[in-house]
Amino acid sequence: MELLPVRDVTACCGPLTREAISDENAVNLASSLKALADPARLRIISMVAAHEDAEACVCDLTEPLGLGQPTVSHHLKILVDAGYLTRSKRGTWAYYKLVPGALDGVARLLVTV
Amino acid sequence: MELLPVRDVTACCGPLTREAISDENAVNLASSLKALADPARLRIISMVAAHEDAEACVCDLTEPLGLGQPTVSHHLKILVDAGYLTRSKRGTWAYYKLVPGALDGVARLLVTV
DNA sequence: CCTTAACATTGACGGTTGTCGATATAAGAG
DNA sequence: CTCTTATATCGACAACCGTCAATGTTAAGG
Repeated sequence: MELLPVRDVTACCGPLTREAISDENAVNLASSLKALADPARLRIISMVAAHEDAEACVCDLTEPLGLGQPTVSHHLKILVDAGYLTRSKRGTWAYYKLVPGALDGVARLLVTV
Repeated sequence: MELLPVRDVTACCGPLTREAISDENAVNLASSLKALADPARLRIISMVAAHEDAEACVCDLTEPLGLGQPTVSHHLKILVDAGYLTRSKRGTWAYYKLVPGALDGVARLLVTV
């Protein structure tokens, strides 16, 4: 599944309940929401935000999540592809950070007020 | 999958990135998001909001969605179970309405500001 | 009653998803 | 160069999901 970065999704249109959403935009927004709609990925976002310097490597997440390293890397890739996280490699470690405004963008599409 | 109504999910905790989310809350929030993470269901929400009196019956949705009647009923049930829509039957028709504040509740959990 | 209309439910099918073990890649240490 | 460590990728498998055709349910009209 090819994912549109969140900023592209949110740039397109107004809130879901304020104007009728097009078929294409519905597909894109659904993809962005699907990337969030998993317990492990929500916890990853929360843990990255809570970690010092607001970034974390795979090794910081594996044990508290109770998941294998390949599984954590898999979830991180989905979040990066969707535009919620960035990845920067330093040495053998890969550090993940929140993309500022990404969550707010999708939240703004859901709000009715 | 048994679903917690959105209001119960949003009553539990603060924004995802402001405080670490618990495993249980992550499961519940993921379920609420999963109910939204489908193009047909996003369009249903948008179409119900846009319809006159902000309510619509199954027959209003089937043709514009391009889906069969059982499929539309299936999606509506998921949205009702998740707490986004209410169902009221009048005669042979079933009318669906948005639950006020439901979308805002889940949006508030995603926002970072 | 009987028919018709609107909707819900069931059962089935192909496609997707989350998880893991095994393996590949990349970079620092010695 | 070799070994170790951190991470990514691959292949497989069970579970889940969206869709439809067929059938069940409920209510209005004759």
